[in-house]
Parts: sequence; C-alpha cells; structure tokens
Amino acid sequence: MTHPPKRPLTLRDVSEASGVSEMTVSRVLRNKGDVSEATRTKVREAAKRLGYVPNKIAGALASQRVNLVAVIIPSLKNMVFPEVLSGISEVLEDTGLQPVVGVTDYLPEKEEKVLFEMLSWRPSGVIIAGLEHTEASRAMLAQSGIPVVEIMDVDGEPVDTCVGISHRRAGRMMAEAIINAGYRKIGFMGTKMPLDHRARKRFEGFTRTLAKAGIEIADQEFYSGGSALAKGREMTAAMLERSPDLDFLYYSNDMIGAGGLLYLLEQGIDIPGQVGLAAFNGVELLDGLPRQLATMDACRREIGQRAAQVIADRHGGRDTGESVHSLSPTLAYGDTLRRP
Amino acid sequence: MTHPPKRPLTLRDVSEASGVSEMTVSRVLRNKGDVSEATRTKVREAAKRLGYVPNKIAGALASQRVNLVAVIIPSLKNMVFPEVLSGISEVLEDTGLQPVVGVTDYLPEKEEKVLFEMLSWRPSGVIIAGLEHTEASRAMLAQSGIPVVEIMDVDGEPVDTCVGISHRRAGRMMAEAIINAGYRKIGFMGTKMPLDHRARKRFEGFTRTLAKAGIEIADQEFYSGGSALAKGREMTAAMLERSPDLDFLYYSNDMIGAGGLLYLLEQGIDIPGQVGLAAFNGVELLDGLPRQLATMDACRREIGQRAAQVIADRHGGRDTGESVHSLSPTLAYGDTLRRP
DNA sequence: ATGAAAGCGCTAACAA
DNA sequence: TTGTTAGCGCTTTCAT
Repeated sequence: MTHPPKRPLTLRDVSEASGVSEMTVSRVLRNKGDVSEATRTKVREAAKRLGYVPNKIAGALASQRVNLVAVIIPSLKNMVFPEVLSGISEVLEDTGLQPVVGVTDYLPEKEEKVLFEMLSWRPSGVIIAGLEHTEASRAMLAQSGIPVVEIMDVDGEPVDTCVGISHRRAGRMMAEAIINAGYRKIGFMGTKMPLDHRARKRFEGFTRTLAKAGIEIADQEFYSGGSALAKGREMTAAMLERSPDLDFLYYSNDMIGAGGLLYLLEQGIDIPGQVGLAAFNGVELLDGLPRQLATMDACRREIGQRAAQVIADRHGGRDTGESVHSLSPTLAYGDTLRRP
Repeated sequence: MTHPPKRPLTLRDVSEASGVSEMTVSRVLRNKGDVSEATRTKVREAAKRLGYVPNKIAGALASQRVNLVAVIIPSLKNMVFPEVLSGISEVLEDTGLQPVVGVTDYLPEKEEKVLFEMLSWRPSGVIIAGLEHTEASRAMLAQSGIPVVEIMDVDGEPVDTCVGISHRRAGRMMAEAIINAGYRKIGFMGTKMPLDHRARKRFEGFTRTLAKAGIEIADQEFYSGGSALAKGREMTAAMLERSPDLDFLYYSNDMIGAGGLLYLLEQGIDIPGQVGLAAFNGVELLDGLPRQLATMDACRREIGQRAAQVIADRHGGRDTGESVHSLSPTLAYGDTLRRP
C-alpha cells in the first residue's frame, strides 16, 4: 500500500514516470492526435500505475470546453422529474455530455441562485423546467450564449427553445372528456397554485372549458406538504362530506388521485357510476392500484429525450429549426371515467 | 436590448467598466479583503449592469478550491435516495458546499466511470452509496485525498468513513419480531439480489435468524423492473396461489409490500390474523394506505444529514472521530404485524 | 485600500 | 510523431 498523496497527481507526474512530454501524455489520455502505439501503451501504463485522475478544471479552462449540461428542476421527490432526467441521461449518454442536476424547491429566488451557480461553471447547455423565471434568470439565460431548453410547458415565450406539452390544453381536454361523459357536479383538488405554474395552467384550461359549457367548479381544495396519498384521501373525504352531490373529482396529480380512489373504494362508492375520477401524469405507480385511474400522460420521458437532443444537436453545430416543441398528451380513461 | 455576447464576460470587462483593477473587482465579488464602500458599490453596479457571471473554472484552478461534493447513488427512482439527498442538501446549504449528483443504476462499472468523472472535477468530498465497489473505485477513493463517506450501510469496511444502518441487523430484527408474533410459514418477496447488496444483507440477516429458530423460508420470489406496486400485487397473488398455507409475507421494500397489502385486502383476507405483512423503508407513501403496513425505518434523511456533516466538518478542518456511524432503524408494527 | 506579477494544470497552435 | 510556447480567467502573494 503506497502512502496516499497529499498533492493530487498532475500530467507532469505521468510525463516524468513515462519519459514522454506532457503534451504527448495529454494527447494519449484524450485519444487526440497521432501517437505511436508504443508511447501510447507506455503512457497508459504509467497513468494507471500512478492512479492519475485528470484535472478537468484545468482542462476546461485551457480548452474553453465543458462537457456539462445544467439541468434545473423544482424537485426530485415528485416522481415526475426523475423520469425526465432518465430521458435526458439516456440521450446524453452517447454524446460525451453529462447532466448536472440542480434543484429549486419551486422557489424562483432559489432557481436564480442555482442557475447563477451552474452558469458559473460554463456548461454547454441548460435544460430548465418551466417558462416562468425571474427577470434576472431570464437575462442570465439569454446572455449565456449557450443553448437553453425550457421544458415541461409550452404555454408561453421561451428564452430560446422549449419542449413540453400545453397544460392549458391538457386541462381543456380533460374538461371536455368529463363533460362528454355526462358529469356535471365537479370537484377539484390540487396543490396550492402559486408554486406550480403548470398545475395552475391546467386548472385554468379546465375551468374555462367548463365555463364555456355553463359549468362551474362545485367545490375545490388545495393542499401543500405531507404524504400526497394521505392528503388525497383526507381531502376526498372532507369534500364528499361537504358536497355530497358531486359526481366527479378531478385531481391535479396522480398521487392524490390514488389516495382519493382508495378512499372511495373503501366507502363502497360506485366508480365511475356514482362518482368519476381523473388525475394527471400517468405515473407508473397507478398500474398497481385496484382500478385504473383516468389520467393524462405528461410525456415526461420524451420531453427529457427531446430536450437533450436539442442540446446535443446544437452542441454539435447542428441546428434544430423549431423553437417550440409541443408534444401531445394522451388521455387514458382507465376505469374511473365513463367513455362518451 | 443589448446584443447577446459571443464571448462571456470576464473580470477584465468589469474592471474596465468600473475603472478599478481586476484584483479589486475580484475582492469585491468574493467579499474578501478590505475594499472601500465606494469602490464596492461601483464594482457591484458594473458587474450587475453587464450581467457578469464569474468563471468558477478559472477561480477553482487558481485557488485550488472547489466547493462541490460528489454524491453518487444507484438511482433516483427509488424514493429512498431523494430523501437522502434532501438530508444532504439541508446540511450543506449553510456551508458553502454544493452537492453534485451522479447516478450509477446499480452498475459497478458505471459507478467507477461516474466516480472517475466526478473526481476529475476535484470535489471537496465524496458521498457514495454502499460499501461495495470495484477495486479501482476503492483505489480512487483512497487516493483522492478528500473526505469520503460511504452511506446507507455499515456492514463492511469503509474506505474512510461510513454512515448508515446494519441491514443484517435490520433483517434479524424483523425476523425476531415475526417469530415472536407467532408466525411460522413465511414467504419472502424482493428485488433480484446481485444488484442490491443492502437488500441481500437484509435477506441474509432475516433467513439466518429464522434458521436459528428452526424456520426456513417457505416460499420466495424475486423480481426486477416494472411498477413495484403492480409487481407486489402479482407476486403476492402468485405466491398465495402456490403456497396457500403461508401465514406471513416479508417484502424487501415498501412499494411491493403496499401492492401485496392492497391485493390481500381486496381478497378479504384477515390481516394480520390469517396473514401478516411487513416491508422495509418507511416511505411516506405508506401513510395513505388503507392499513398501516409494518415496516422498518431506514433513517434515510438522517443518513444524509450525518454524511454531509462529516464532509462539512472535515472540510472545515474539524475531525469527526469515529469512522463508522451506525444508526438504529426502528420497527413500526403498523396494522399488519401482531405485537408479541 | 489598491495594484502588479506569477502561476494554478491543462490544451491550442505552431515548430521540428 | 513529438515537443515547445503561450495562454485560458482567475486568485495568491507581495508591493505600494
């Protein structure tokens, strides 16, 4: 066992150990330029023997190139964003680019801080959730000089490019399906709005479409914090107590919808006869529930893939044409929403 | 609207714009050294007006200091790791250190790659899940010269420091509780083992303790992929079909346990009389289930906090004494495991 | 309180 | 195919 070095090894150490110039060592380690097979192996051996780990900081400064892509999302606990992330990783995997994740907790000021922090590492691109940012954040993005992809949402003006679905349209589609199925007394449950613009837009699309059909939300409740499943259960119980004549419940996310579903089944309520249910996201979790909850797929993985593709293309000098990539969510009726 | 710059701004630009030397600008932007209030504001204004974003790459190279902590985990979809991460973020928040996440997908070679990649950015510390790594990974960690904390598990030899629970002991505790409650025909369901050392250790602790009491696992099944909730449901149905005389089902994680619970309730099976259930992790999700599933808390948030604390302390020059931080999981009987 | 000079460890560009 | 020379944009150190 050799003694752990206080000073990390440098190219110079490998150069001396292998009797080859630093420049050539650098070339070998990056597989760049022509190097004879002989020196190649000599260098590789020395590097491995010493346990050399290159210093990307120095490399990045010298080459003015950083293979990082900043990915800025509101939360990791949401089930939704990990899926977007795997879409991103999947595509970046074979491009030499690497995602680096920053979390904002849905706070605009924290987003600004995280963005500033990440931009100061001079990444090759930014993927950031949502179209709503502070003035300063938008300015930073616009000034950054690197490809910027805003994801999840297309209802608004992107700084550069966006990939997502229209949440207003998603809300509208769901409202139409519910109306067409004959439901009329509709309750809504969701997260507290100011935090989540996409939930807000779905709600807007939803209520406006109902309004056009002369229907008003009969009851509504908003929550924050705690186990979403438990919250869904509690809110549903409370709402049905308060407004026993409701014939439909629309939930802003699948977890609270699942909680509501479990509650209603326990109460022996006829679904979707007496009460219909629908939610939003299409998370995998729903597959294990006693009934298939009606929901709308948010195209999470595909959003991640497309966003990463845009970054990769632009990084490779290819242009991607369109600045708005609008995907189409699909409605799953499941067992809790009557078909028209 | 000024034209977006092709070349990112440098200290020099701010220096010229404010009529102050680069050095002084640098001092202002880092709040270091004595600078008169007058120049301070002058510089701040110029920086803000120009939209200057410092270049951390150059800063890190010059100062030989990087405020990043590499966090390497197997997956983000697991519900478990996001919680560990928030424990980490929470503590690092007020230390000036920033977590950077790398994901290994439970693959040792990918872990090695990710580790190499992250170490090449010369972080101030490493937090990495598990005690099992490739030879090369261990060597890199040992050679890195920075604090290394292996988390989640304490059954083994840490390279440097570890923070976690003993999964063998967790398995043993659960086996003892089940035996004491009088159950005898026990079925096990879990993930395919080779991927997950901690699940494997729990299983080992579990079976050994049963063996000492003269009990053998009566049936077992392992899965991989798919919706865990649905898998739990399917596996439970299949197992009870196959082995109708089972009186207890132990699941290696809460999601499949929840799936099993939902299935059994639908079948009208008496829980915990006819069949008892228990799982592992204590995830928040369980709060919304019709019955409280017996489980064992894995101390996820606390593990994150302690690990981050170790890094922060060592980074600040403080020594943390012990190299093994063993936390104690607590057993929650819930409604699905008879008390002794 | 401010500035000037000398690198940090690497790579681009050129030379041999 | 290999080596040499200048930086990359900042911070450290030492003057002033």
